[in-house]
Amino acid sequence: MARLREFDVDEVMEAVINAFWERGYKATSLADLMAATGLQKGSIYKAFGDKRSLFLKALQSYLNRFYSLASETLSTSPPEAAIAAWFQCLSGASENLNGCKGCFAVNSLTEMAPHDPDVAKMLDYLYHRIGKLLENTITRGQKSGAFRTDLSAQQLRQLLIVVVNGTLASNRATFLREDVAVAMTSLSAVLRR
Amino acid sequence: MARLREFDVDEVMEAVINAFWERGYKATSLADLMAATGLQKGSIYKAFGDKRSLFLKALQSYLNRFYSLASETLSTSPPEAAIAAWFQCLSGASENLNGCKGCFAVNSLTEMAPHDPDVAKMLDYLYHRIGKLLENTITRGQKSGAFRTDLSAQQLRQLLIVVVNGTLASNRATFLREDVAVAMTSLSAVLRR
DNA sequence: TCAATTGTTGACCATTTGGTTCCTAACGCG
DNA sequence: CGCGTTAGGAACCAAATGGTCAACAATTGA
Repeated sequence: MARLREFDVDEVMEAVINAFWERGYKATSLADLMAATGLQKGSIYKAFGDKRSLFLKALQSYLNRFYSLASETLSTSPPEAAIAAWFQCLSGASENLNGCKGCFAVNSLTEMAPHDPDVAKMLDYLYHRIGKLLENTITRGQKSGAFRTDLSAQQLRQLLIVVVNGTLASNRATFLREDVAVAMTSLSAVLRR
Repeated sequence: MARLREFDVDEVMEAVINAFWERGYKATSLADLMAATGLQKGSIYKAFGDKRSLFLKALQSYLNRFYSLASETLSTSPPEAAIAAWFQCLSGASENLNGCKGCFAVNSLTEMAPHDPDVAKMLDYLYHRIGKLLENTITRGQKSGAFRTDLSAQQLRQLLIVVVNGTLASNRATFLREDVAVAMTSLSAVLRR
């Protein structure tokens, strides 16, 4: 019973995610957001609230997708292939080769988590859930005899979480691309029994 | 033959490093820098140039120290202990437990490297040199029979570089502290022959 | 003691920042 | 067709930003 939106919320959110993803929160100005979305300040504010709210919504949206991808990939069989496939995704082996965006989650972790409790809480929750997925997959691999058992599933999970962050952080630099690629191929040898 | 500085350059540089380290480049304002150093804008400009120059100098100073620590630690014997000791440093096991500063280098990597060629170049050079130290230590360990040889020293180096970045990035979040600590203890098992 | 030189200070500046407001335009229901 | 309601847009705003400058203070050599 009133005027309707002229833009697609999902498309705009996509553009917002990309903007924050590339430059981070502080370095992305309202002007950048306007350019990225094609919207006017007023429209952005009416639809999403202030810059911070918009950022939190964008991050949440990204985290949901990130988790979905992990959940899908890690639940495949066999577990060795599942983990390899997921790390391949993380390393940006497929299409992500465009820029040096790294991972929106890890970028936000380093930029915001120490000073923004809301961001920290969102990421804490994500890592918690990702950790569960990982540990399940590792346990599967241990039961099947594919993975080493001298380290517990929990220990391996904690190690892999660190490797995940390393992969994602390293992806921000072109000069680390090759290291990341090689590291991914070595992972299977490290996990193998 | 003129008025002399009222402050100690090294002390001020230390304060500047800490300021940028904690909040990053963009989020650290001139006002923050003034508060951290106790200096006035004018003095900062006269002594170090503009904000960007100051940042680059601070980062360079940090990188030098970072390399020195790595060089010292990694050259000790035996190689297993050297690597373990270095990763203990990285994990902030000793005194770094104060805030969530992570590592100034990795923080800068994720914040600036993709958009700042100068920062990228500095970090590229650092990682190159650190990589050499690491590979030397790994080679030593392989020759002594302590480290696995199914992966080459180069491959292990590339894997460890990713782990280094993961450790340092994870250190920015309190909720990953335990994961990092455990991952560090698992590393020796992963490297062992 | 004085002059040359350089550090210190705080006022000053233009620009950019995030954010608001107000007016107009579009929509759908009665 | 109004009319209430909501979207869009541009002007507007206060605050913070990085940066400059001129006046003053301190030091040393002549």
